Amino acid sequence: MKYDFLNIEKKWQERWEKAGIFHAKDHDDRKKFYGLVEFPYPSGSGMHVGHIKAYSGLEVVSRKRRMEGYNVLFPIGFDAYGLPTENSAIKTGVHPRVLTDRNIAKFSQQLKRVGFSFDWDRVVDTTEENYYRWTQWIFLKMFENGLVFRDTALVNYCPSCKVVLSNEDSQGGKCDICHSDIVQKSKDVWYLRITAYADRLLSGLEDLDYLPNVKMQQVNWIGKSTGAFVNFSLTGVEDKLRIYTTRPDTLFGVTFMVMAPEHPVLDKYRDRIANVAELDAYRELCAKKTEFERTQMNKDKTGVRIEGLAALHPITGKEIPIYISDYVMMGYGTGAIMAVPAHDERDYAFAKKFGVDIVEVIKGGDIEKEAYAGDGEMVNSDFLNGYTNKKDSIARMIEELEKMGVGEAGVQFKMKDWAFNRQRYWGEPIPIVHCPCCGMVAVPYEELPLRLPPVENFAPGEGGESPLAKIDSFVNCKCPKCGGDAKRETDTMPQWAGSSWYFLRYIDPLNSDCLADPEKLKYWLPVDWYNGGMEHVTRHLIYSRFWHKFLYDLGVVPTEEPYAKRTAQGLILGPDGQKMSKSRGNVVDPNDVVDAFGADTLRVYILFMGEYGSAAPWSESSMRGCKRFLDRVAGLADKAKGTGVTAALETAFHRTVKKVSLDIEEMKFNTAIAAMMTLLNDIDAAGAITVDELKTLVRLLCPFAPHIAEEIWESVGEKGFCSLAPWPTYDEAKTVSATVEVAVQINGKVKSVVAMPKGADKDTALALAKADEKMAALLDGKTVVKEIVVPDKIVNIVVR
RNA sequence: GCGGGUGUGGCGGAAUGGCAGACGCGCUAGAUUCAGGUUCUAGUGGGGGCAACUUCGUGGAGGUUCAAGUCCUCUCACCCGCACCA
Repeated sequence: MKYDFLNIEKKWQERWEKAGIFHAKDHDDRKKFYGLVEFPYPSGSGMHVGHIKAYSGLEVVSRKRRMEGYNVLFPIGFDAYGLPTENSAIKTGVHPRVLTDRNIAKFSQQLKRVGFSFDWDRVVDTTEENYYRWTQWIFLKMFENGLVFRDTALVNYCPSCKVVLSNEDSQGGKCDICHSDIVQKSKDVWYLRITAYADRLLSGLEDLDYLPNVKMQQVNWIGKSTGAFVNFSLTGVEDKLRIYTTRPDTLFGVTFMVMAPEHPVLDKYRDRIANVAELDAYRELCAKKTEFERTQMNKDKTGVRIEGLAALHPITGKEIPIYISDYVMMGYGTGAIMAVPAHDERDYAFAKKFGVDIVEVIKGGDIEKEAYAGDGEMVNSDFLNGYTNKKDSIARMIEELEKMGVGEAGVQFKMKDWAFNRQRYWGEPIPIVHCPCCGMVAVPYEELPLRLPPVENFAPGEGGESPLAKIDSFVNCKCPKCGGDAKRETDTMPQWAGSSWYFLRYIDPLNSDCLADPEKLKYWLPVDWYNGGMEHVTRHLIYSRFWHKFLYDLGVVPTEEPYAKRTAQGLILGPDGQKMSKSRGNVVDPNDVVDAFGADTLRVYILFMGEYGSAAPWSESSMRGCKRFLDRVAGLADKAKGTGVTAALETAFHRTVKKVSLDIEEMKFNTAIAAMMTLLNDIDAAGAITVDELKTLVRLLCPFAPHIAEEIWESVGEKGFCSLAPWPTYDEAKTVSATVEVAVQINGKVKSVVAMPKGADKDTALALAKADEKMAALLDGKTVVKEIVVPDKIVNIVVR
């Protein structure tokens, strides 16, 4: 067969579409499989081959599932709200709606040319009214349930994008969108109370089949710690100084306290403090630093002692000095700590610098030299003396604190509430009205969607306010509650909003009564397998788990967790080994590859490059090898003759069917393809192949290279689609040939290879090994010390 | 600093403790072709040998084992995540 890939691919893509064979059925007796890939952000520059890799993994799995008889839902959509499109609109003057439609059209065309088996009837676009209406609906439900709040706080602000960013979006002190330095700014912002779900987001991970490092990153991000809150009395005032510690059992080692510079106690008792001016100067200095500068490690400890205000030890009653220092953060715990310099590195450094006492309470280290954070016997600790187990001493101390009424056990999370707004145009409007009498009032559900108004100028205001703020007809409205004059919220939701629930909408994309039909949700959920990038693990993945749990609590979705299994693909690097990017000019456009080599070659190559989860550089010459492989397979169509089994190939076929079947499940696509290449080499060596055998090979190949598979399938007289043909089966017993080549060693070094019948027992194997000409000569005159036989694998004779 | 991961030919990468380097690229030689970024055949880890063969070899050093890329101890390098988290 001539491998005219351009025509073949066009032909089959049209036939698939016409026959609608990739549409999922909503009510069906077959077992269901819901495979999900992270939907793309439709940028102006189109897709690059990295997108193709991200979808190719589950494309193969989904295609295999269909052939195995599953009812498969494998959808695609577009996460289209966001800054890049808006920035491009500002630059070009073209409306983001127009740009988005244009970009979606381009992305769709690219995806279709690759022949992905997506269900194109279920495409969702997060910027469509019918979609964002339900994003707003979920927001209002959260508002109703107390999970939305507004707060004036120091926030991460990107001066370049002019938006407030969540912690997740400003990791490392850089803006995730433009990589500028983040500054801290006091602003009124919307928050989603994700911390209310912190414990469940953590415990829910246990039973999920997520990649270990995905789980680990989420655990780390949630950052649960257990310990205790302790209230220290202050000299001469009513208020207590509340602190959080993970080691309450070191309470007798406390020699000073530290508060964050922003701690409110300072403002409250200004008149009692002798050195207010000095403290103010220090606080001002800290305020100027970015969060990033403040959290630089190995930095010299700085701080100022508060004169005129001290803490009292809750057990001994001893007076303890208080300092302010920027090594304590207002945002974690209570913003104040008890310092135990003997057993905490940071406290130790501070104590050394400021000449504070260091009292050892755990034996085992040398506190003259450094802080000791290890385990050991408790000393200088009253009722804790003699304890050697950390767990016991902590429990005892908490018991005492609770008895005395000065503290209690508690947990803390590193995770913070989710800053949930952008002062930008291209996002879902937040459906809230500010009324002078009623305060914040929800837009009534029946008024959803709250549409984005038409705007002339998309640029954010100089003060960082949303472009919507300039539109009087949008801003001015009546309060839904009292009917009085009110003003609409003008912030929009962050990009992560729409993507937090899109997998639910695929299940019922056109529903106008609810976000998705409960019966359909019951049938399709949970997502059986979700694949995406590692960069979304501490954002999208955790956000969407939060939303899903909330919807579960509302009774909207039937499962507590959205995704049963989560894997991740590795990057495709440019030919230069660098990350693909427009600025480096090393981006590979899938359309160019499809034109020159065909979609099947592109698909096979992307999965053959290396381990699916690892990064690998693009190599056009390597890809040519995959094209050669498909050329050779195409050539078999003319060679195949007769039916039944070719004796020389039987084992090879069974072995390959097994290998490919198992490898796909483990995403070991590279070795699955290698196994098919090996089989092809075996077929060439055998010099013959039957039509039956060719059909087996073609079905194995179909998930990877479906167009050529269909073409060959048709050429051997099959009437239906290869894409729907049954997946080949294998017989375990026939995966090993009747005669096996067994390596024969002397003292662990291979000296010969001997053919033996499969499953030969120890005596037979030894006899055969010793009968071998080479072995006989080598063994002559030697004393045999030990003989080891692993059936079908190895014979090792130890001699002296 | 803490946590996780990775080190194998010229390159991408294979190897349930059992013949290291599957498969592919590249390279070498030969054939086919007017030509070729074509196709086919053979070879291809290093050293030694005409050869059968021999020896060394999975970042480094030890160890366990009949047998180690794989298990254990130490160590080096690189990558990723979190990072003054109390």
